[in-house]
Amino acid sequence: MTTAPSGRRRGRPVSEESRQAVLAAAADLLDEKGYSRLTVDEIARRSGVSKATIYKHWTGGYDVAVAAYGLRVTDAVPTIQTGDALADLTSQILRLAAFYASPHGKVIAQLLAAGTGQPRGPELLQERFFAPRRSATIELIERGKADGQLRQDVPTQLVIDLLFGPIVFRLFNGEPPLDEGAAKELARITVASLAAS
Amino acid sequence: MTTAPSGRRRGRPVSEESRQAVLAAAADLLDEKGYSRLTVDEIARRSGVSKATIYKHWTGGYDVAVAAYGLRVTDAVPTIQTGDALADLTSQILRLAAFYASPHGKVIAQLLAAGTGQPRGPELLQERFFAPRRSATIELIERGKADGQLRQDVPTQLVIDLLFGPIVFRLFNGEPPLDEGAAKELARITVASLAAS
Amino acid sequence: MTTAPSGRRRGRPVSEESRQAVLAAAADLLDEKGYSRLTVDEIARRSGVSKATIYKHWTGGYDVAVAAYGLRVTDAVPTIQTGDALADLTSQILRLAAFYASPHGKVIAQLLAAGTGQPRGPELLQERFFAPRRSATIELIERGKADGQLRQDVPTQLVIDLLFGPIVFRLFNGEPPLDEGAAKELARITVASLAAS
Amino acid sequence: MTTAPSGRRRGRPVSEESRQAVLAAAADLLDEKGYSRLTVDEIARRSGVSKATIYKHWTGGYDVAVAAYGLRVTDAVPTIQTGDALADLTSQILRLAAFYASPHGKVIAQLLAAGTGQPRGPELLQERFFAPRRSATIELIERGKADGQLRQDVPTQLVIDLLFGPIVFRLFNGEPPLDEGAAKELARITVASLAAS
DNA sequence: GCCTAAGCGAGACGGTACGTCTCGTCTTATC
DNA sequence: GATAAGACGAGACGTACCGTCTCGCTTAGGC
Repeated sequence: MTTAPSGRRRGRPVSEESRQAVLAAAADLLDEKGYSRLTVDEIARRSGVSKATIYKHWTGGYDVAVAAYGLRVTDAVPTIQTGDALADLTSQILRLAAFYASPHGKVIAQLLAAGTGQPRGPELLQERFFAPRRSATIELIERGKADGQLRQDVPTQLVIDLLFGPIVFRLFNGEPPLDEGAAKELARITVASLAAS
Repeated sequence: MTTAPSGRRRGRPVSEESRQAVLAAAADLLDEKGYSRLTVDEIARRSGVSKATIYKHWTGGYDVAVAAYGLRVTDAVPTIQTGDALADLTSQILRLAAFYASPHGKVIAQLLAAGTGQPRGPELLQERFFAPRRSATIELIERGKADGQLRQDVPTQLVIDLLFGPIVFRLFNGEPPLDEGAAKELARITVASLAAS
Repeated sequence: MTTAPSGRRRGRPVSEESRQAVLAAAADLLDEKGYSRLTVDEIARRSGVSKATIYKHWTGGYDVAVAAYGLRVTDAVPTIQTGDALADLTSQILRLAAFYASPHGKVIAQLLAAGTGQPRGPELLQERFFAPRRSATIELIERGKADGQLRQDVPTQLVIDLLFGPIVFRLFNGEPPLDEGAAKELARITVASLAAS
Repeated sequence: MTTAPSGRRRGRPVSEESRQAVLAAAADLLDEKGYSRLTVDEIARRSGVSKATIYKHWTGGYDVAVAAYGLRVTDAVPTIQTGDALADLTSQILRLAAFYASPHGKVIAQLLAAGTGQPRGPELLQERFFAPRRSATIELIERGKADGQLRQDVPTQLVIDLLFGPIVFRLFNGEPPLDEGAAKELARITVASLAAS
């Protein structure tokens, strides 16, 4: 077919290197001092990328933080499909609980939290945090329903709330994070309550 | 001069009036603009109480905000015991979901969230938001277990996570808050999964 | 009499110390690097006074610079009155020329220059630079006219222009500054042209 | 081979068109907003010439501005020689005063002023603003001396200072610019003070 | 009629100052 | 002795401009 319309724009190309440096610096700083002490000035200083460039790519510090940490979660908790929907969901719950129980969990909590008081916070969280795994999870659930492993009378969004809500809740309610035993117990109960009778 | 006849100490007494004015101003501001745009300067301006006094009574803006809003959730979602544990838990889930879907709920969410990045945040949250209802809820669950209405093989804390986690989850994941129908569906499923077979 | 209306306001008083530190730091920086490389950030850094305080007292860097250097000129070239108007004017011309020929002269030139492109530049210059010496100089001229030493048919402002204009001109026209001999020659001619015949 | 026969080098020739566009845009912007609000970015935007090209031809914004405006003053205040030195000098004073009182005069003042804080500022000013008229003015003065119209005991440079200093002074001291009456009065006095007795 | 070079517009980049904002502390006079 | 008033040091915010640096395109000689 004909030539590609262009592919290449005029002018100096955007530096992928800078983008990566900013995200890496932001993720490191989040791990070191948490979101509430994260500043754009320091991201710029540490990454060697100028503030102007940061503000050209992202709308502000929160945007950078979510982008930086979103990758981390997506990497740490990939969706795996083996064909057995119940087993796959259980596996995902356990891996997510383990990640949230790690020091990273506290940062996640802060990011989820800060989103509620941010102009485009909820959208950003959706896009960067939940969306990457959400569609795979939905597919998993739909397959389970089709297989006859999962009840078909519960809306898919509600299934997600039931499975992952308790894990997120632990980030905020002041109780210690779920240990492995509790996570298994939790997974057992929620998956069972959604399994076809 | 001469000694004060009563237990009155020398000097101007601490003003309970000031304390009330600060809490009222802070609560109003939270309702108007949310936690992220709350400033101590503005609380001082609106309440007519000086910043120095505020910092004498509280450790900072977060402390004031939690103190000011703490009662709201406790008042709005009291624990009711009718004797029927399952019905009481269901009722509480619905009332909590309704509250979190209201404008006040959004403020509470921001306070829960911000707590994760505050020095004494988790303790404050425990004290002001969760503790007041926690013991009553635990009692409710224990009674349900004793009655034979609830399964006895699930730790009480896990029951709490399962019941309330999905509601809190919705505050942060960018999906619209639970409407009444979804809340009922949610309550039906979670309570059923915890009911004795 | 009666009681002073107040004199003292409530609240922490303005820190005269800070004001002095800012002016001293600004004057030093002007001497070191000139006006075009003067920054408010560095004034704040060197003086130990915060930027917010600087912007509370002055409208910006230009304002600070003029205030800081205005004092210097006024101190360096005081108006002296001995009773002999012609001699006093001559003396003032010579002292002003000497000051403008020193390294300070270059800074003065930059400040005069920058004023033309500044919102309230001309007013600031009037107030801080010229006004302190202007009234004394006017008085000198008026006295000279009354004494019969100076021509009475030349408006006082024009006298000022004629006496001081040539000195200021040398700051901008790229020629070397007036040496002492040239300054004396200049003073001789201008004063003579304004002396009563 | 070796030497190119003509001045023509290989490759695309420098665009005279671009050079003109930059100067035109800069002159327009100077008229519209003055030197202090002139930016290289805007010159590039308005002229359609890239910043890289501008920095290839000139050292910076000041250089462009001086180049763009240099001709104006030379055109506006040409040196005229009728043979009567005193009349010619008077005429030149009046025309210069009128020009400095016009809107263009304010821009010139800013450029003169800004030059004191620029790396090659003084040289540029000499070249573009003063040199073109300086030699003609000197010639005028020398002729006046030879004719016996002007005193011979005053160095020529000092004559220039005396004649033009007061006019330039008015640009910077915050007083309103010289109106025609004041300019005539000024010219009368200065020329008289330099005329042979 | 290619080939090679230089000049060009576009525009992203690191750097750095701007003027504003909020925090938590402090120093007064007042009650 | 606790307040209100409010100035202060610290330091982050998001914007603006600077001068430099790639890019892909254009315009010419040289072959």
